[in-house]
Amino acid sequence: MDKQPMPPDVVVRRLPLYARTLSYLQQEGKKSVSSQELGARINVTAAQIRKDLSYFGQLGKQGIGYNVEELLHHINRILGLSQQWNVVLIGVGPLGQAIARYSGFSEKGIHIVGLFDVDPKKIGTDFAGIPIRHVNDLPTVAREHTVRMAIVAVSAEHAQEVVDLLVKAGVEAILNYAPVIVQVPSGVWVRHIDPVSLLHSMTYYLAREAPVPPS
Amino acid sequence: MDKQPMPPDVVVRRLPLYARTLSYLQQEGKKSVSSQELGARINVTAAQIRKDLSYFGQLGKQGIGYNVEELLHHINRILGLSQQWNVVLIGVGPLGQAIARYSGFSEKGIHIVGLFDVDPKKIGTDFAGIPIRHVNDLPTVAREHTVRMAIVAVSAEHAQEVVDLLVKAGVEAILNYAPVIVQVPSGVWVRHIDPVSLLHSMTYYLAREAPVPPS
DNA sequence: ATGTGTGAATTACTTCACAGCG
DNA sequence: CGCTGTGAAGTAATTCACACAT
Repeated sequence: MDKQPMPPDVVVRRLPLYARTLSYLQQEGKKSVSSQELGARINVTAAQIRKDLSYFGQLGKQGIGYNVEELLHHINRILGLSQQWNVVLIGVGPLGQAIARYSGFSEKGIHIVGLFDVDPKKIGTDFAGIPIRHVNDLPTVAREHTVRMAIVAVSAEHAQEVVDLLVKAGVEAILNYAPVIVQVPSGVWVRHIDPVSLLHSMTYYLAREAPVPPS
Repeated sequence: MDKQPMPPDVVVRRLPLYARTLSYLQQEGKKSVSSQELGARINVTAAQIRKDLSYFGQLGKQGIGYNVEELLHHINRILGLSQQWNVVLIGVGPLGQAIARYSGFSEKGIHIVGLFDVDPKKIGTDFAGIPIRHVNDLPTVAREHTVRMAIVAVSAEHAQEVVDLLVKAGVEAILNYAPVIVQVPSGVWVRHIDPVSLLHSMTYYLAREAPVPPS
């Protein structure tokens, strides 16, 4: 059955994980997978996978499982990854540089079209084949390349102002590496990457020899 | 009331965020905060903050709010951040280098005591003042420095084997940057950092002009 | 007044369990 | 049979709403 209700965000957040795992399975030459098998790879129950996928239609075959290639393509289509997404990256410090060089983005529908900074020594040069411009040029570049997403890799102090500029330039989705929760108007999505918090949440358990963790 | 039940993991994962925000408030000279005010900074409801904190005791004062410095120290103590945690970082590529240089870890109880790689050109040299060793030396270093946590910044292909080595060396908590879900025996914690998946989960919404996002 | 702490109510998410298709 | 798709049941997380302390 086609599902009317919007899938909850938890489900949407799991889709990329399914997609990636399917692409690994494909590389391994697997033709089909059961929810069971797929789940085992990523520590998710079979029922959860079936429920999740059922939001988007009847993607599997009873008695057989899911066709790896088909399902992969289907999920990619659902995620909007049949098209390329142009993104800009703000902040070309060590972290920004590592991100700019990382091939994992470009492989999968994400195309970094511009790097931005405020350091005069950097502006005008190229990094990883991408020109570094001044943040003031954001609006122009965003317009020219129809940029709807951005990656923020500036310090905590500058993150909010950078985000404000991005929003003004029409950016609707932001991946923020800075250790602050940034505020955005409704209609704009933000996701945070926060390694320090993740580590700190683990020290909690180490500090008290807590019992068996979940997945 | 002191709470018997273990706080759920969701709550533990929010604590570092509260702590960080409190430390910003402290830098701004704030002496006390209400759950309202704290919540507004990080897009969490006031009720949620009060509930979360109540797992750990009665930390606030009715009619007043929370004392910033006190609460900050209290949360840090809860998280086990009154002590230093020695961690090792595996993988000294561009990402590993960015992580090694990042001061945000060391500022907050996390001390990187060793870098590991397999590239003979790197082994024996220093990076950011930390010696780079061969992964085979992991057990020794882990023992000498009582290392219980690790950061994995190797490729997807090598992540699982590196994790296996870490587990064998006695590491109990792992922050994994590689785009695979790694398997660990029970008793070991893993948290994943996955920027590509986060971006892909946002393209979902951009691709269909979905209505107002949540926080 | 102001703002916490917390049971109760609500909402969200996950798992169960089974009908039904290949 | 094997394995999906899915209502129903069960858990978990969040929010409400109010007694009570300052």
